[in-house]
Amino acid sequence: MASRSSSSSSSRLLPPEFYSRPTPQVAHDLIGKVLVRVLDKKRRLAGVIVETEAYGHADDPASHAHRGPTARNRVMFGPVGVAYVYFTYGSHHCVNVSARSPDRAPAGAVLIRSIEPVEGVGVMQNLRGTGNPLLLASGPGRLTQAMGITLLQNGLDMTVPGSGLCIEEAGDLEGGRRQVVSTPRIGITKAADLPWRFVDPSSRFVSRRLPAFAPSIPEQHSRSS
DNA sequence: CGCTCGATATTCT
DNA sequence: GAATATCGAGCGA
Repeated sequence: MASRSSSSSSSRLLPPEFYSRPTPQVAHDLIGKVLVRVLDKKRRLAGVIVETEAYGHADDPASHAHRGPTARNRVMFGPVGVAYVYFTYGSHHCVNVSARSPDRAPAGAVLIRSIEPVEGVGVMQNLRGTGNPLLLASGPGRLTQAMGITLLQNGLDMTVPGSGLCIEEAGDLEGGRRQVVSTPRIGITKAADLPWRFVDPSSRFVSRRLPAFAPSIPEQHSRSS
């Protein structure tokens, strides 16, 4: 088959230019894109990104890069489109992709918090030890476990084919454009007012529901205060 | 349902 | 020693 038709994945690969923009804008635009993990020759896992967060540099006290480069965060200061994986709370991995305007910001990355599983759901269920689709990859720790992402993937270039971890433009299977709303970031205490978390408010696969986009719960019988 | 707590790497005080 | 970009088990209302 010479025609490059349906499943030519590398043609949909997001290029470095996509990540060479202000980090919050990249985080916003990643909603609706497809995170792809290739475990080996045959097992391809994929899901639609429905929740992200932007992390900056010296101007963002919640960011790992706030106090300058360290052994852990050095990817945030390097080329864009590279996987930044870290281990936290003694139990969980989280995956980011480095993103920033290279000539304007010294560091930056987008934390990928939740996906809607699309391909390889059975493998994800095995890796997670649950069959509940809402608990498969909704939340940064769950997502990395579902996709088999560990510190071994730290530093991978996500803009080239064959690295085993990349992000693609959505195809017909993943549906059309997504709504995007912004909210404060989750699990931080500093800079908690910055609206640098981005979600598809119509997705059931976000890691947490917030008042910012909660469905109308009118005070029918609970008129307090 | 909501709250507390353990896991324990990495960084900072 | 304390805090953290988390998750899930345990416990009580």
